[in-house]
Amino acid sequence: MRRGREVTLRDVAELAGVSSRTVSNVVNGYANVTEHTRRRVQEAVDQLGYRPNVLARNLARGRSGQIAVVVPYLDTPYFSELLQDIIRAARVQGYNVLIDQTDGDREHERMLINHGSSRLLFDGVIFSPLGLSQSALADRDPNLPLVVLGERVSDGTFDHVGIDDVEASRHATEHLLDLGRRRVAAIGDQPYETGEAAQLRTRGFREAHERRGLPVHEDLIIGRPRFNRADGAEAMAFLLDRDDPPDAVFCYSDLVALGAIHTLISRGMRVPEDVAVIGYDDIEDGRYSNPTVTTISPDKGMIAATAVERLLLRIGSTAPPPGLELRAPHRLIVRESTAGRVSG
Amino acid sequence: MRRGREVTLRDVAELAGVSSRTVSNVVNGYANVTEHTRRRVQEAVDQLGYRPNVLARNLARGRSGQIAVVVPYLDTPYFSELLQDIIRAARVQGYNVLIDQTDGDREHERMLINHGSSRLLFDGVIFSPLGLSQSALADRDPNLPLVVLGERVSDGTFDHVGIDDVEASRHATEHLLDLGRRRVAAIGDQPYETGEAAQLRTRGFREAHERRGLPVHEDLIIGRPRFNRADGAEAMAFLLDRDDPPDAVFCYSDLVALGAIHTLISRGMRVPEDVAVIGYDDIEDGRYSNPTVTTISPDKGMIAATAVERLLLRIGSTAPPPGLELRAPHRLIVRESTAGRVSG
DNA sequence: CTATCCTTTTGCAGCGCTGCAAACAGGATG
DNA sequence: CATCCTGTTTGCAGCGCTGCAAAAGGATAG
Repeated sequence: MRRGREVTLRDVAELAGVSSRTVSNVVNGYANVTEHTRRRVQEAVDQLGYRPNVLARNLARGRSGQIAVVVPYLDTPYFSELLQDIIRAARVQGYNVLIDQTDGDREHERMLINHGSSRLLFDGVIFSPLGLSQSALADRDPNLPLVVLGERVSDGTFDHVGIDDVEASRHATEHLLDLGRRRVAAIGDQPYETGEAAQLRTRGFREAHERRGLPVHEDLIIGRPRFNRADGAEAMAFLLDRDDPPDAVFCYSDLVALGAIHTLISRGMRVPEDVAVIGYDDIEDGRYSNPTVTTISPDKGMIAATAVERLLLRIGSTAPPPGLELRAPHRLIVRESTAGRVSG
Repeated sequence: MRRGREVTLRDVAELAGVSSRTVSNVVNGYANVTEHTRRRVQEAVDQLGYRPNVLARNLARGRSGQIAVVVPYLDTPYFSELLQDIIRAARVQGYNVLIDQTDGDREHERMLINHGSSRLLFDGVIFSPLGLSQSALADRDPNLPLVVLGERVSDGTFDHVGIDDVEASRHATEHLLDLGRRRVAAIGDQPYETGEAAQLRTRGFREAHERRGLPVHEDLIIGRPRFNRADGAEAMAFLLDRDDPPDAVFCYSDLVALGAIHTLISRGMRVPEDVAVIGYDDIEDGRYSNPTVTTISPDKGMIAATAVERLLLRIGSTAPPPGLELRAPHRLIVRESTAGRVSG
């Protein structure tokens, strides 16, 4: 243990000739300190190179100054892009971010929304669940401030931040229909228990058909347990092996879209000429892939900022505020996978 | 502040009829506790639902139980994939991971390897620097355990974990030469001050030519400040605008390769027929792109495990161990971007 | 039956900070 | 000149845990 007798508040106080409490006040920027005292203390701080011991501070304050962000998979681009924004937003507020990945494990998810195995490691959680079931949410520690992203609409005890999945999916599907495609598939549907968001997207998919007065091809709605490349590639292969393959696909994530495109290309089909593909999330990969991927782009910066803001509000208040349903904006970004190559 | 009078060690002690110190011993699994006592205490723990307060524990122990992992950009797939493995490895050892991104900012990097602005937030740092200069490393806090990944070979005061960049790059280049390519470009060279790893890769590039008795085309070595898609795309465009473009490209990262491929395809060229492309890092994107990307695959799991292991060793020892240079294995993975499509 | 040794348990101090409330100015007011 | 007030500074207790060293048992030996 490298404990070289670090500089403490008391040391500074002694040098500056004031009480340690006053030094604390200066360091924390509290009001009601005369300019004269402040300067004296500041000099002593600089001279000794004092740096507060966060552990002690947090213990005394009764909070850890950290929030946990829980995602299923860290290497999923959507999550890492979002994470980046969350870390920035938290840092501005003086909060550190602890990252946890659940690998989609239900039990792990459940443990984390109950403060993990120890107290005070983090003051609140931003949770992007994969298979978070209703029951897990039900018996969670109600005192742990929680903000949920993406899946699972709020039950009133926590905030939920996301885009309007139904509307976004309707836009995506309408885009395909408006290109003249009539056999549009959907890849990514899930049962309610694990995928509320997926269900909302399927609903948007249906609404688009309704609005255009066109029939939904029920057999082209493909369920998928995860939203990754492998799932997209497999589902696409499954669709192509049918008698009557689709001429367009609405994928519930960009990764699924990239996987689907991979299958299409390797089977010698052209995207978008033979099959148009649209994704969801607007991850960077889709901007450089061949072809580039048309997608629904959620405002990630807004989602991150809103999530952090709401979480800190919860952490700071005695009586928990009501659970809100918060919507970030989204845009449809048209790229080659539906519009074709613009120039040679 | 939601301080609902949490269960403490003392509460458990009272219920179990022992001293709080004994409860602590049981909770921490120390030896020398009779089975009888252990059971009694455990029952009390379960009954009250006691969970240790990590903050208090860490303060008393004088360490935070957290390590910081510092990367330039979190949304770079290579880093997020590596991070995933680091988090797993750390968790096994009871350590939490605090993540920080520097956005490549030198000042930020310097601050972090000096413990940030406060003490005891983390016990050690795993650092994947981008532009970490020699001087920043020189005046760092020598008491903060440090393990560096990728860039910048150890100066003896910290450990460095990585693959053998020279050898790996030689393999990559030899692969291209052995395919019969004779105008091989390299994208990603950097000056020493910011890119020691880049220089090693360039050296490997040269060595490959030497070994095959072929001349290096110096004008085909393209410097790039970063290793992302945009840089790869631009550099490729620059190369194609030349009178005598290359017939193969060794890219210093998979992202660069994906960017380069993007430019090639959008200009109507065929990969690998017209230009073969090889990357570096083996990120997931390259396994599903069109074409899939031949690459150097570093053993990320091994790198992560080694880094965590060495760091914890440093944290745990009074006298800092000597700074080691540690090598993880790597493999050449041949895919479509050099070998062409295998089947229709 | 006492001395010795080892194992198990205990008590206390203290990690370094902040919350709280009291103490202490130094004016303004009557 | 006493009283009240506002703004500033201080002292103390304590956050919940662990390190340390001493105390208490229990077993074994003399």
